[in-house]
Amino acid sequence: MVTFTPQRAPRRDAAENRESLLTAARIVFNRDPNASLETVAAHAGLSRRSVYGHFANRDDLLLELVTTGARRVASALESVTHPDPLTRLALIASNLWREVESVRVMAVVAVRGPLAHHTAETLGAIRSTLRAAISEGQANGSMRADLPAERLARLVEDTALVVLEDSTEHPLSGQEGNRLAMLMTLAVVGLGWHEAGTFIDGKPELTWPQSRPNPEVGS
Amino acid sequence: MVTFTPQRAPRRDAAENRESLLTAARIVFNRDPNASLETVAAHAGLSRRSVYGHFANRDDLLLELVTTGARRVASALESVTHPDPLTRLALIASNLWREVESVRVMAVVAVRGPLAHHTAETLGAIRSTLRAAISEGQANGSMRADLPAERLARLVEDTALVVLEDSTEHPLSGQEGNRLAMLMTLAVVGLGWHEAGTFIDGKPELTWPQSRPNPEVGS
DNA sequence: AATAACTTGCACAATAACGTGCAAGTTAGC
DNA sequence: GCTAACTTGCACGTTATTGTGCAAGTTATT
Repeated sequence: MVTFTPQRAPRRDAAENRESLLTAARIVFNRDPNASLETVAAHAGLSRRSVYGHFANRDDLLLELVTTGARRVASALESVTHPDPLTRLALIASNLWREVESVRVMAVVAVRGPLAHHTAETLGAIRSTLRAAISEGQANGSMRADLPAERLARLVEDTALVVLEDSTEHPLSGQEGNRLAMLMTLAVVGLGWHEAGTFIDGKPELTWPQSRPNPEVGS
Repeated sequence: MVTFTPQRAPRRDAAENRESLLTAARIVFNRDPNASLETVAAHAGLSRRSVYGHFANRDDLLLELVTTGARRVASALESVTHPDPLTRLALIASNLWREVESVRVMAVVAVRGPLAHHTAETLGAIRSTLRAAISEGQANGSMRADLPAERLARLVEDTALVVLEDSTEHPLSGQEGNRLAMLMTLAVVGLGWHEAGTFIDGKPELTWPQSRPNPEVGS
């Protein structure tokens, strides 16, 4: 923690090291939420001691990880506002796919003590969006009606995580992953695989790359 | 650990306490695989010290938990031998449902060090059965062909776990859980929800209660 | 080149969990 | 009711991890 208002500009490499630590933490804690700071530091090519030069303590590091992740996910989802609930659901899945890392970290860490509250808030927001889309889909007959919306929403949520998890151990290209995320979501929600495939292919919004209102070159 | 060949018959309450510990461990470790023996013992109404009267050490307890679980699951699955791969898959899901606890414990603990090897064996057996059924299903056109069998098998596997997990926090009756397990499996494998529903309802083997060749009274 | 910013290694205290020995208690079985 | 089987509490040593202080080094910036 560099407090006391530096008399000179902070060094650039320090910021890089901070990023290295966050990246390392993301990777390491994803495998084992109880991993030691020693492990994280080593993975970042730094000493355990220097972790405390950037973060007050373990929880502080975790908190930053989850907070920035939450922000990413939140901003990725607030753009989803399609009128058709089925398309909306697919878009949610698709957008989540791009934030895999953030989502995974939050999911893994969500159980732990002090962070649980903090995480629940962001996760809660996603959950509401999802619940709404599902209820609407059940109402208009585009989604399965043999399960209560509550349970279906949870199943969709967990299934999405399954896809994300699986993709880290058995990598997929961006496009493949994006499609798989949508396919699985639609499957859980009641569509047969042919149906789901043609549904996606029929909607330009669900095509890759999508959700880029301003396709700037070089970005 | 009662070694040294007792000169008198071992006491019955000791065996009960041993069971209590195993039950407690199953519940506690399911929530948190890193929970302390103190926690487990307390949950069993015993002292931490007495754990060591029944198990050599923490890993020994874990091992017993996983081993008996594995045996249960294995024996539950070796009876599944239906010719139609889709039905076979549904039967696997159905049978697993009855062994939720065992499956969950294995899944949760599977990651840990010394047990990983041991668990992998049993889990591997299930995995083969599953893989075979899926390849066969893809070949005869009853299952989705837009994903490689490998990945589909993993997705089916993980989705089954999702159902089991969800059912512990939001309970289901035996019949409901059984049906949901099958429905989700069929969904992942490519069936639409109507299709899956009528498929199950059309097969007497998939009806509840099923897989009880000798429905003895009182068992 | 000067110097503040940063990293490192080491020592240290604190905590939590494991596993064990032992003495003193309870309790089931004979 | 005797006695062995079992449980318990406590003390102890061990290990892993966290968080801190400080002195000595390195390095980016000016």
